[in-house]
Amino acid sequence: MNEPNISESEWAVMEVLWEASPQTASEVTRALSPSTNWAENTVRTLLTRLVRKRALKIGKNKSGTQTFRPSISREKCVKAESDSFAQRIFGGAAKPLIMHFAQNSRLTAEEVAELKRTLDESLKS
Amino acid sequence: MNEPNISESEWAVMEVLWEASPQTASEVTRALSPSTNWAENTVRTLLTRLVRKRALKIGKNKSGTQTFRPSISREKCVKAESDSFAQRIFGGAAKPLIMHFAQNSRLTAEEVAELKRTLDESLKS
DNA sequence: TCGCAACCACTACACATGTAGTATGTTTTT
DNA sequence: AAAAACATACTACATGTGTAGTGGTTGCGA
Repeated sequence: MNEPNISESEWAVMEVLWEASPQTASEVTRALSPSTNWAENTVRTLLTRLVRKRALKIGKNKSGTQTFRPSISREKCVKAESDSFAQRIFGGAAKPLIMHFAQNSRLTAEEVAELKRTLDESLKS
Repeated sequence: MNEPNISESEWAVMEVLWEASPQTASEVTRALSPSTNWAENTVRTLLTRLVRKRALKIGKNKSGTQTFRPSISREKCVKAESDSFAQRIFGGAAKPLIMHFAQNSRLTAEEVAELKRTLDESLKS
């Protein structure tokens, strides 16, 4: 059940499949190509590694071609990566982390208002 | 001037030296040993790699023993790691990132109050 | 039906990381 | 001075990552 470690390149592949799945290797390659320009074999390697890590499952479409779909939710992975980042850099303390991003991003008044509401909400649980 | 890539183990070493520096290899090892229990040679390897990456500078103490001190500030590194994390996982958008941590950490009322102040402050710049 | 494009399984290979061990010189201690 | 303790530079080696290339099948369009 532990979330696997997903590398940066692999994450790009996962994003494509979280967006829409199942997809074939060439579809994933095409979806990535504007940003990455990776050879299809590169994408295939990443897909294979993600299957080995149990982050993806293989299926087949009607023509018998392999398709890939996530076997873990984006939310779980985001949480795992976030926790590990928070731990590594901020010793697990959420407050300094949030302070950092609050101070280093130019947020709009709207965003600040929404974040304040979210913070208030977070207390009621 | 670009911040070097600092791995997880290396980060632990940097933290020790950001805490207090300069320190010798054995001092760093001792400082780490409660949490990591790494052999001194392991720490030396990390120190050497960090020097090669220009994250540390070598000096000598009065007895002629090598000492190490950071050549980049913790702040800069935290910012670099944070930016890269935000980019990788949240596409660079600060709001969803902060929302995530606000919702997934149990913050105290004090902390929420302080964060709200910080958010307000962030608008006035 | 034949060649070409799509598929797929393997293989490749350099650099990064985690985690030491060895060999060797230097300085303290008995 | 011989042994013990440090200090330094090298070397090692498995696993992870980025980024493909090769070679064999095969279905489909001309």
